[in-house]
Amino acid sequence: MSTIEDVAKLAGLSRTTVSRVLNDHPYVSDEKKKLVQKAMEQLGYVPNSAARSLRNQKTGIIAVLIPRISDPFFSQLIEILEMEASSKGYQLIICQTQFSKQKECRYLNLLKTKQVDGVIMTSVENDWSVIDTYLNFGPVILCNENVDCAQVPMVYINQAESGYMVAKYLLERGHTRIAYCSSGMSRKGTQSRLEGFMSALQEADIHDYDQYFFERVSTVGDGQQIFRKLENMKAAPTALIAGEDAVAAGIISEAKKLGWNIPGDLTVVGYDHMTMTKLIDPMIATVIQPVEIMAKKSIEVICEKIHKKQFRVFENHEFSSKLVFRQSLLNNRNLVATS
Amino acid sequence: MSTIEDVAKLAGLSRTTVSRVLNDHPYVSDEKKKLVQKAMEQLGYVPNSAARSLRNQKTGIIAVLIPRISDPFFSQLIEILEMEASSKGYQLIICQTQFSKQKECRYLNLLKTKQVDGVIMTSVENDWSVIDTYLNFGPVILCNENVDCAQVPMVYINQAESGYMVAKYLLERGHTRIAYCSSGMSRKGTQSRLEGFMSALQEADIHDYDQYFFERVSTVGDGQQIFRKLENMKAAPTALIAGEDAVAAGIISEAKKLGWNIPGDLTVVGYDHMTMTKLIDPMIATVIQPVEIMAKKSIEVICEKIHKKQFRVFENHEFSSKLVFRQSLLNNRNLVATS
DNA sequence: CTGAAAGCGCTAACAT
DNA sequence: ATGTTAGCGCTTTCAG
Repeated sequence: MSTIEDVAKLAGLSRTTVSRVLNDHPYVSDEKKKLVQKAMEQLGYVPNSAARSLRNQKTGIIAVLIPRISDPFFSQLIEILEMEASSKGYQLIICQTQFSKQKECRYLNLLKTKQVDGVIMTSVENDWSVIDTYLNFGPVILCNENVDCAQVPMVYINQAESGYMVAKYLLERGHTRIAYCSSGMSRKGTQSRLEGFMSALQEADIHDYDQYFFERVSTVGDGQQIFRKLENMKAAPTALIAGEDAVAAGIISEAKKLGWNIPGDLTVVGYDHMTMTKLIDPMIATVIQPVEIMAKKSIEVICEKIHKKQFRVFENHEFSSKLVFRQSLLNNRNLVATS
Repeated sequence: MSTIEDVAKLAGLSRTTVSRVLNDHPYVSDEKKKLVQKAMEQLGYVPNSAARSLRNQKTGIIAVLIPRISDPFFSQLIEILEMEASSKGYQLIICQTQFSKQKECRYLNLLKTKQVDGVIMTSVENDWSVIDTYLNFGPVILCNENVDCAQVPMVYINQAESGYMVAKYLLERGHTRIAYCSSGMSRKGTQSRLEGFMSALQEADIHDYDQYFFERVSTVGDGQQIFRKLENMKAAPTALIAGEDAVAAGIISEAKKLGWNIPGDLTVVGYDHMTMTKLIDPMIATVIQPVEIMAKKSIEVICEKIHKKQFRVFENHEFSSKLVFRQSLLNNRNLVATS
């Protein structure tokens, strides 16, 4: 491994000049510049990033905290995050918290040890008061998450709006018994979505929907189980909103197995626009989350905060989701399909 | 940010002693040790990792090169890789090559700049001669990939065996017209799998299967298109092997749409054991890849190579996959279902 | 058992 | 326009 010193010697110049060439500083004559470049090439010189990090007090690395990467929603998010970061010259360190407070802290420590320049949290396990202490060491932003008291930038989807929208749509089609499956992750978004949903019901003067509300439902298997419960109800719901497409898929597969007609007997809407929604018969109506936009905004914001060294600014970047009409949402009483 | 110097001062000792405590060296009296620890706590001291990296010539970071992280097979792989790495105190930098030679090189450069201690490649875009030059700078291993001439450790699945096994199984059930969809990624595994498949056919004295062979088929949409072709053949195949579950899903969805009975009219086997295989009616028979084992072995091997500073050892770590019987594989002539 | 000092590779004042 | 020098924070000889 050759160092900047070696290059300087070979070029017959000082380390400073080499460094200047390396960093595109002005005030280097073209002549010397050429000399340096030739020497670098000859030696196959590459700057050592640990030395640079130490000297510049920055690493060019961002940590992304995520519950589990194999969750399709998150892996989609990471894909864009990585591409964006890469295009700005940043690397991404992946940190799976697995819903553990402890692991979350261990990863936040990367900020203290200066192994990363900033942190993007896509979930929050600890109380904010705990996380707040890390803000003294570098910028943290929330992506796809939203904590009321947090003094940091937050990039998220307006879930209240989306819950309201879907509910409204179903109500307008005449549904009054609408089941709702929530993933039950302790996230602000999950809660807001439910609130939006409920406020639409209240506007329609529908109360007492407790029996149609299910919590901690997030897998295909969960969906299947829920359907068993629905089926046995005296007044089964005519529509159902699933917090994740996997749940919708589970509901539908079980419903079909038991001879129900989807959407005739039960209208189903999922969330997240995963590939599977197009594979299942009937194709699942789903709510598209603006993942790409959110990811791009997140990288933009974290980079800005790193640059400006602002660690405690409150900022809201809110985006909207969109309902995709598909077979599972249509019934005799309504519409035409799209996409 | 306090440094080791601050701690030393506060404890009334030298930097050396503090460093010794930090690194669990022997020959530090318990008394001084306590002193140091108290000082560290008092200051909220955390060692700076850039300084450590520079001094120790290692970063504790491993780069994982991957085509696209949102591919479910890869996101599953990364999930385990990250957990394993984390348990050994390593961080993972994610690098999406997006099938680009250029990006692959850019990421391999992390090795030269010493930003990472080692690289795990889950795909290889450049000629090996190109990649070989990076071996002077640190260890590289292949995971889920296998390049003949490469002088590095390779952790992979014996695809020849798996292709042979599936073909054999179908042949034994009386199928003679077996279609084969290959993803067409230029990977050794893809090729070996096909070779395994073909050798089984040859043993059964079946030749001239060109018409049943399809390349560059890897998405749901591709699968749907392929089915259209099959349907129009004078002698349509009675069985089909899809290189990825998504393709199998596409085939099946299209087949059902056109009134075919699966597996009655066409037996379908996918690859990778993705969630979707259980959601589709009929459930898709698929080949389970030992992803977890492969991931664990990969981390184990890369850590060993980092430790021993061996950059050019050839090693084979081969694992086997397993066929999961499901509805899409059974027909009148055969068996009982499992899981 | 403890400390002084050198140096990992780089950049940025500060001269010249 | 170029070079000299100090120092980022840490670990490790080497000396005591």
